[in-house]
Amino acid sequence: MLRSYEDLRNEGSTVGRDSLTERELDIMSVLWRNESGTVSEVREDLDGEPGYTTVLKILQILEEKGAIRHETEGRAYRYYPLIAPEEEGGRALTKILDKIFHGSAELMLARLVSDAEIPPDQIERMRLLLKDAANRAEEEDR
Amino acid sequence: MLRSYEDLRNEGSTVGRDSLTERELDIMSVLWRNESGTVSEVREDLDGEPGYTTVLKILQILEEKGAIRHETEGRAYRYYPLIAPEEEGGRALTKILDKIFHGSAELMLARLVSDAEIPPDQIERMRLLLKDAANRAEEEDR
DNA sequence: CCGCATGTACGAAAGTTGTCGTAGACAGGA
DNA sequence: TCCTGTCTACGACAACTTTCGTACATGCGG
Repeated sequence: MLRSYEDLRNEGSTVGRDSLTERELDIMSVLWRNESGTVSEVREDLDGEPGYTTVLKILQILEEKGAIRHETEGRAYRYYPLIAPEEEGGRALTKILDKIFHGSAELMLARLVSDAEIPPDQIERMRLLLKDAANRAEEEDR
Repeated sequence: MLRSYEDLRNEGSTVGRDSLTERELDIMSVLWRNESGTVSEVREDLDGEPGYTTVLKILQILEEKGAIRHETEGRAYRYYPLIAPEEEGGRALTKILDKIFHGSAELMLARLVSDAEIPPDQIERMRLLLKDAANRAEEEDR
């Protein structure tokens, strides 16, 4: 049985448990990349440069959701991420794994490799990563 | 510069290019898993069993978007996916790769391995997959 | 032939998301 | 002091998503 939209959205309510909307993700992305940002800074990094108040509003929503916090800097606010990209990424990845690839991490990786152009050195490190994971599993088996 | 919500949504307009909403994805997931389905069949597989007409409506929307098609079966319609899960998965994965992991497939895989519990045999095949990818890259280099 | 079960079609209502206009605070310069 | 530029707060609006009520078609058993 699949877990519905509502279920996914409402499970628990700790910091960052609310899933992010598309636009919120755009903005988190900027904050993650730059570590922090004021409204203007974030706005400059967004494609299409939406209205100033638009960006502000979404930052306020993100803060209310517990995804970011702010400190006063001069007359403005500087916003900082409270959730790590890996955390949100994990959620997004398991969702895709479940709903689209029906649990096959293998198929998922295959698609990733064929779609994204991953540089060879990165591929190499990914192999090591899997090797470690395999070893660890073996150890536990013993 | 990030690509905005609108950009992601509007690039091109071929079959299946419109991105899927959450609920639409739930339903595609069922169709992918079962190969096809009537309204009732799909409905049974959805958590919370939403109203019959709700499911029908979204199937109609999906059809209009070009993601599925239907054939008449008795008095009812049987719906078939027109886009493959890998296709939609590729889109979703590159989005996450860009916006959350800022292009690091390595970090992304690390998170996947730590979050999803992937069985050892699958890990093994994933290693082979990366090995092949590495070899292919090397060949092309020659 | 009538009524019921089982379908689809259509449209409206409720909720969510993304956008911005406008108001008000406040610092700094003329 | 008063204006201007920069900031946050708030509320409203439009578009989109999700849900379902109602209407209508049709096959089937009595």
